[in-house]
Amino acid sequence: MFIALRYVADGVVATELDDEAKRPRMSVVRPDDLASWVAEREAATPRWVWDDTAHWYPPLLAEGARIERALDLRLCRRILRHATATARTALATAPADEWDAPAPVRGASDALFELEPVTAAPDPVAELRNQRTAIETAESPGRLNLLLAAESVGALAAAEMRHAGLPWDADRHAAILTELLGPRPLPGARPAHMEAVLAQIRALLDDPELNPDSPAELLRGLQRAGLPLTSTRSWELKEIEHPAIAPLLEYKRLARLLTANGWNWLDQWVSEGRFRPSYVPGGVVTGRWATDGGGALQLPKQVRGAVIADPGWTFVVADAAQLEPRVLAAMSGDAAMARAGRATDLYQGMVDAGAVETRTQAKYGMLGAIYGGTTGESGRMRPRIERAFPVAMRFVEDAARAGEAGRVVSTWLGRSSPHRTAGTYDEGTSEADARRSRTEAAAWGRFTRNFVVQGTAAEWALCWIGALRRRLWELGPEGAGAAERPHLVFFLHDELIVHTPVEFAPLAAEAMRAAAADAGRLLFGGAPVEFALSVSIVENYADAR
DNA sequence: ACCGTCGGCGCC
DNA sequence: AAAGGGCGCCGACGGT
Repeated sequence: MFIALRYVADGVVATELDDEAKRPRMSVVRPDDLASWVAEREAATPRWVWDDTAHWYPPLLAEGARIERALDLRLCRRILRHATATARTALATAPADEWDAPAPVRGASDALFELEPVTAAPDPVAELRNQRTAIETAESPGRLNLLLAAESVGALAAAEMRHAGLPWDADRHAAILTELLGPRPLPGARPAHMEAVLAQIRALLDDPELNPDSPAELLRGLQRAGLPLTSTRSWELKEIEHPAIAPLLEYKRLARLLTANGWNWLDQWVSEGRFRPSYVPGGVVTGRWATDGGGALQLPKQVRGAVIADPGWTFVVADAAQLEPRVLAAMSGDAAMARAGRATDLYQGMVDAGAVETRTQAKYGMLGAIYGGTTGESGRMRPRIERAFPVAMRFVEDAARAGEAGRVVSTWLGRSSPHRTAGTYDEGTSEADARRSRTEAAAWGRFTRNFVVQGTAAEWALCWIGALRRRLWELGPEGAGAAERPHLVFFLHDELIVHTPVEFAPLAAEAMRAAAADAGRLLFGGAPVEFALSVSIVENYADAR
């Protein structure tokens, strides 16, 4: 059963539909009654259908209405519009309409429903039917349906995680800052430890006015001191022997902490003991999530010590070990690679299989194969990786060749890559332009090579989240509200954090592993690939792993 | 004062 | 011959 929600002038129209999206039964619900109405209908676990989870779900959560299944029509539309599998359908070939536009900004998302739209909201029932028609005529409707369900459940989880918040000890964070940077300075001033390091740098470079915050000026200052540099990137600095380099690298480290996760960040993003980032499901072309403020997906290790569980609670932190190589093994059907992954550590498994000598070689070689790297260690390992895992390597090579030729590639479940925008250079004009044209094609090939793996890994992660949130909900305690149950609080591409009452931690850890196995089965059926997790139960995120 | 781009670096 | 994928965010900078 589906229930589609849509705003009208004086309420919400809820349309119940059967599994074929037929036999509509409409009712009008007052916005104030919506949460209790949804909670009551949720007993039948319908699939709620709406235009934008980030708009509909937070107010429901605020009222204590948790739902199990949804379809986010806007997210689904974006996938179906670009998917090769639905390219010839009416949905994909029609001119752009309001469903293709970004979701309108509609007031503070955590506020209760405000009466809506000046213009009528688009009809979700019509869009649902259009989408279903497109999927039915696609080559592999099962996979697309799974993708749309996974994308939508991700949006539910994103809203739930923002609602719950990541426990964050602001005092502990401030203490970390004070220890590394010195006391909080006045606005615009440098913290004491940065000033001290800067004084050293200026003295060692004999440049008393040097402003290291300006890359251009810093580069000139370093060159004036005779250092052979073309940029001020830290990896380039590390290649050079000079007494000013060590303090300069330290300055950059501190400056980064200050600007990205310093006191201003703390003021802006942490309140009442919670960090509430705003996730953007599907925000990355590959299907990974993005964030929209708060930088949750770049949370540096330096400040993870501030992530402390509530009293009587703890964290279960799980990280999918070598997710992308495992996904590649499964989607390419490379049995040798799957065997290497049977060891908990896939890279160690590669060593044990005799493909390479050391774990480091395995890691760099594998990542190079997925990213298209050819230099350094990954380039040196390439022939061995190709010999050991020819099936997997042919798979990513095919994706690269497709991209170079301007073709679209797709993930396992059918999310397709964007079309390559016309090359800047015309290979017919000159030798130099021809070379630049080949460089551009090669760069796009690296993108498509990575797209199929990163995108499929993102699909696995969505399935993992979906399976986990269902399993966690079933853990109980019976009849408890969402705030008393084990629940997801953080997601980082291949890592999840559950905040749980201490007594549920072992069960939550087991649910993590079971959900990872669910995700593998959902995507790849009986493929002999194991998705190993490293799981730790810790009160402080910094202690994970 | 505001806006878009760039250099640099954090995460995966 | 050479070739590392995806992001977000900050301050600086150069333009209007």
